[in-house]
Amino acid sequence: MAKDTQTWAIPPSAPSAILSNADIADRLASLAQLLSAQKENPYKVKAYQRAAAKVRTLSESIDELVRSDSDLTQYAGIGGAISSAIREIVLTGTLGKLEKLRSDVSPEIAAISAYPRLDPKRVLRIYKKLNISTVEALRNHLENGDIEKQLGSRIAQHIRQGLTETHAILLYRADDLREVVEDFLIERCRVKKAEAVGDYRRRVEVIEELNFIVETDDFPALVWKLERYGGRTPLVTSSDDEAVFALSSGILLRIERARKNTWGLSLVECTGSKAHLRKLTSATGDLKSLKMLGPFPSEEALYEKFGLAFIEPELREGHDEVQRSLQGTLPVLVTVSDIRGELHAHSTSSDGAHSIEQMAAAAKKKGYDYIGITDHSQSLKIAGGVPAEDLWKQIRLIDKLNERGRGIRILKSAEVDILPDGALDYPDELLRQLDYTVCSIHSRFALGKAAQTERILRAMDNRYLNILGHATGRLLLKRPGYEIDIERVIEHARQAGCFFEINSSPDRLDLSAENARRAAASGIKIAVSTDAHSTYEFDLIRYGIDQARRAGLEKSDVLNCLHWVRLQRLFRR
DNA sequence: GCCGTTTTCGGCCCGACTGTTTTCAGTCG
Repeated sequence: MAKDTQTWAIPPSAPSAILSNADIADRLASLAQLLSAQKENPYKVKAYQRAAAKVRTLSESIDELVRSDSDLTQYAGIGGAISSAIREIVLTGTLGKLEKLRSDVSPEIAAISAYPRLDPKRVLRIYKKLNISTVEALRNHLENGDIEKQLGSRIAQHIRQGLTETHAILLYRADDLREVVEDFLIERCRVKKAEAVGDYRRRVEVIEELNFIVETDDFPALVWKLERYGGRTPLVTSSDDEAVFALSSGILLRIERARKNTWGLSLVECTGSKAHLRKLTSATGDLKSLKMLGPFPSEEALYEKFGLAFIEPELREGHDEVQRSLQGTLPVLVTVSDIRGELHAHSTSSDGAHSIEQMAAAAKKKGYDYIGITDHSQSLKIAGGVPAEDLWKQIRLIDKLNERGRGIRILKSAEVDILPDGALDYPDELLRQLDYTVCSIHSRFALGKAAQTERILRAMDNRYLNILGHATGRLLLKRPGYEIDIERVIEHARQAGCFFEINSSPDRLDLSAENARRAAASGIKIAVSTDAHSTYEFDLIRYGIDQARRAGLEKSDVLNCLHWVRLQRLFRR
C-alpha cells in the first residue's frame, strides 16, 4: 500500500537544484485542479492538464530547456501562456497564479491540491456525502470500501489513483515510453545493448514497472545519467547491477545489468512471471547457478540446453507452458499477419470518423480480404446509432459497393445493442439481412451479476447474435466491467453457437487474456477486432493479438483468420 | 489555453438516460 507522503532516497550526487519534469507537471496539474474547482472554462482546465501530461512524457529536462532559452511551444499542447508559466516555475521556483489560487480557495480544496491527479469536484462530492473534510478521512473511507459502496467503482478508482504514489499506465502508453527510454539508454547513456523485459515484454495490458536489461561497462555512470532523465528522476533503490527509478509518468523504471555471454539467461530471468520462473526452475534447476553452466548468449541456447522448446514471452505466466515446452506441444501463437479481415469497425453512419468507402479502402491497404461495418444501433443515441430505416439503406449501399468490386468484401453488419431485457436493438427481419452481428452492452451496467448474466444469455438465444462484443465492458484503469457469470456465458455461447471478441482497443482488451483462454478451452472461436472508429485504428490489432497470444490462441482459434466463405457458414445459426 | 491549409476566431464531440446527491451531475461510445 502506497504511503501518504513518500520521500524517495536521493543520494547527495543528485541534481536536486534542478526541477524535474514531474515537479513542473505537478504544478501545472495543480493549477488545472484549482481552476476546475473555481469553475473556470473547462477547456482552459483541459489545456493545463494536457500540458502537464506532455511534460511528464519528455526525456529532455524542461528545466535545462528553459535555462538555455529554448522554445517550449515546439511541444504540442504548450502555447504562449503555459510556456510563460513554465518559465516562471523554473526561474522563480513558484507560480504566482497557483499560489494566489491556493490562498483564495477553502482549506479543503487547498489540501486536495497536494494531490494533482484528484478531481476536486468529485472529492468535494464525496466529502459532502460522507460528511468528511480531510484527505486522511478520504483515504480511510477508500480503504474500508465506503466510497465504492456509496459512490460507485469509477469514483473509487479515481480516488485510488489520485492518492497513490505510482500510477500504472496502459500498455500502448508503455510502448511510447519504452521507445523514449530505450533511445535515452542507447544514445545518451551509450549502453552497448538494451532490451525491455518483464511485464512489458509479456505484453501485460497494464504496466506498473518498466524493466530493461542493459549491457554496459560502467553501471554507476549509467545510474548517474538516468538520475538526470527528464531533468531529475529520483533513484528509489540501487545496487551494483540493479537500479530502480521513479519516472515522471508515474511508473517505476528498473534497470538490470546483464552480460553478453549470459544475455539469454538474463532475458529469461527478467521476462517470466514469478509463477513461470518457479515452474521453469523445476526443469532447469536454480537459474542463478546456471551462470556456471553457460554461456547462454541467447534464450534459444538456454532452452536448447534443457530440452525445452522456445516459450514465447506472452506465454510465460506459469500456466502449463513449461510442461508443454518439455513435451513439445506448445501452441503456435497467432500473429498479426494471420489476420484476414476486420469484424468490428465503425463509419460516419454512426460515430466513426471515416466513410464506409474510406474504411474499406484502408482495410484493403492492410491486406484484408473483408471488413465488417458495425455501426451502432438505433438506441445508442450518443454514438449516432443508426435508425432501422437507415440501416436498410446502408445494406443496399454496401451491396452496390460490393458489386463494383473493390478488391475487398464489405460485410453488412452492425454493433447491435443488447437492451436491458436482453432483446436486440433491431427487429429480426432486419437482422436477417446482415451477414453477421456484433452484439454489445452499452447501458445499465449496474444491473447486478445475476440479471446481467441473464440479459446476455437471453440475447444469445436470438439466432442473429453472432459475436458478443467487449463481453465485460471493462475500461482499464477507469472502471471494472459489469459483473457477469463468465462460466455460464461461455457455456451458453458454446451451446448456442455464439462467438466472443477480443476488443483491441488498448483500454478495453476485453475479453481479458484469462477469459479468452477459458473461452478457447471450451472450443469457442474468438474474433480479434479493433472496434476502429477511424482508418488509423486498424493498427490497434496489435494489442488484441498481444492478448490473444497471452491467452495461448493459435490461428485456428481466431475467427477472422478464416476465409469469408468459411466464416459465413459459422455465422449461420 | 491551444490550435489551424477550409479557420488567427471559434471550435474544443454530445444527447438521452439514470439515480438519488430532489434538481442536476455523471455516464455511456
